Amino acid sequence: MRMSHLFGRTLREAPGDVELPSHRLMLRAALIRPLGSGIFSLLPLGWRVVRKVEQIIREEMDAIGGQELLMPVVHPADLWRETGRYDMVGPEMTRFHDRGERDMVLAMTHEEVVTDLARQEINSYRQLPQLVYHIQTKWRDEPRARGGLIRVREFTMKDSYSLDRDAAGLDAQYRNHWRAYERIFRRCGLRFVVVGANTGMMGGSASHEFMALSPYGEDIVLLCPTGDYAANREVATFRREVPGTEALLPLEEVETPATPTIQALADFLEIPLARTAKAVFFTGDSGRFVFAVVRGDLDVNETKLRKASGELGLTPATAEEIRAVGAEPGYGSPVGVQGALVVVDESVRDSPNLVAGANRSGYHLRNVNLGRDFQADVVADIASAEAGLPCPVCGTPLAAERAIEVGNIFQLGTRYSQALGATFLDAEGESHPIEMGSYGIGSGRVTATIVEQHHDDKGIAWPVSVAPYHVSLLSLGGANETEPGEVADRLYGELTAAGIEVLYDDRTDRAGVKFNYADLIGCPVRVSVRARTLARGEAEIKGRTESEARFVPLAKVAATVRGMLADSRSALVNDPTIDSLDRPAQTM
RNA sequence: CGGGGUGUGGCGCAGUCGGUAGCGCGCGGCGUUUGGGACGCUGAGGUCGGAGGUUCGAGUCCUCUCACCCCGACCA
Repeated sequence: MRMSHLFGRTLREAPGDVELPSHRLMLRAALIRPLGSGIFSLLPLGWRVVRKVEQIIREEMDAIGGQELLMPVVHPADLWRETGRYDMVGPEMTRFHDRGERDMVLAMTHEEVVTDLARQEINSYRQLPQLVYHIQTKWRDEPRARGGLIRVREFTMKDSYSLDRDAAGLDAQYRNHWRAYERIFRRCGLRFVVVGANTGMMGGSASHEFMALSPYGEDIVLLCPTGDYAANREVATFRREVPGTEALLPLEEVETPATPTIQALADFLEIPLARTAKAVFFTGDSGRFVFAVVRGDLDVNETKLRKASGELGLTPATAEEIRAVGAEPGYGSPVGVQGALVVVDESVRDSPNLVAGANRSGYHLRNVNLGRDFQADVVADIASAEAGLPCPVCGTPLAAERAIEVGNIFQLGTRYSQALGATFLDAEGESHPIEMGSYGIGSGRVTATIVEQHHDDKGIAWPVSVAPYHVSLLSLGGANETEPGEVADRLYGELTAAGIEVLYDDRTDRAGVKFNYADLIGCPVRVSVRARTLARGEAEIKGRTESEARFVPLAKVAATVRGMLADSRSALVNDPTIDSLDRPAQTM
């Protein structure tokens, strides 16, 4: 590609209001352009990268037996009503109707459609297992798009769906995807970990996320430094101390002026946070008041609380709502509350004689004990795992890292096949629902994440596997020097003929300008042609991440470039710093 | 949905007390230059996000509104 003809201008300066490195660099390097919030066009350079990412995905999906197909982006609402998700999913799903007033939706995902296909196409156990996938547009009207391609509303996702006779078959396909995803992300040059995850609205049992570590990640993962535990903070657990055995002391009210926070209370009474109970109040989507209690040194994890309370959504309660159940903001405790669902963390059950609120401003109760002084509707793990808490497996203090979710895998089980009647007959002639799994990778997010992990202050440094072009070819020299241009033209033809993808900067700019744009766009290899080295019959070759250039005879340029590309390609798949293959699976 | 911020030429920005809209980069032309974002001359390009209002007069003041960015909530 000659840069003089490239569609899309590279920018010296990015728009002032973008924050993420990948967002800024992808705008500057003419990879993407915004159309609206969370809606982007991919310019030719960006589209080349995304297509390469998608090709890697295709190859690895095909390698585990995947068959590519294509499902529609517009679905009849009735199909979503059959699984109950039409009413479950909120405004992130866009609903509309066609000219015949039929309710329609824009696809956020394709479990419904693939299960509908399965019930039509699959009748017999002889047709199973199956694995189908497509790479297609999704629309999710996110409450807040952010960070360029990291979180968008319209995006392209590879989603695959496994269909099996039984749980063992599903398990095998799940493991296959795990391995395939590891290979995909390695080939894309991503550093990542696999963590146990929340199944959320997908339903089903097991779920894992592939998390690329990045300071700009939206998620937080908890990792044990020994490598024996990794989980999304939404579901992460930690080792609990053994329950205390001290005798229960009598309940006693104590005046504690101006202690509306746990810290103020602990300071006032000169006790550790762990000797207090913290009450947190929510109103559930069902309208029920949810009264959560954790020990004072811990925090409530809303995802866990949603699960424990059975509420789909939780909103912090207002002061009026809190008083309506008999509690007092800042001095609340479950002792004596009415009309609330009381959810108690295991830490409170296992810690006797805690200090809790008296539900009266300025007063607390000493020696509050579950069972004697108040009852729990649910006792569960609702505490948030944080850095420093002990690993649930080995007790080593956990570390917390920010990460970007680049892929996820779900064991759906029969949630969709039962709802839609996708069944098959076994060898005995008995009918069973198909065991299903679903597996997703966002190709645009992967691309942006690669930029997050592969850039420096000058620009992007693409891994060779996904670079828009392998080589930046620069012809340097004045208008009165015709030789560099002629030699570069010839090299362009030679390299291209050798199967090397060349982005040829044939413009008339000065050397500095071309160097800077080459660094910004980030092709793995740079080849420069200029009069002075031409006099020796040489061209200059430099890797994007190398500090020193080398000079090679013109006749050996293609071979040298080819060698450099092959080296970086094998380094990608064999990079020992990318370890996840040996990290044991963490189920929830 | 809550909080904060920004909307002025393609990009980055300035515009004071309300008085005929500017700078840098980029873009076109001519010339000189040519290894880390050159220089001179010359030109094109803006109903100042939109609507309404105040005023003799609004980029500037007031009201409403839209869009985008950031934080939070939310999220597969």
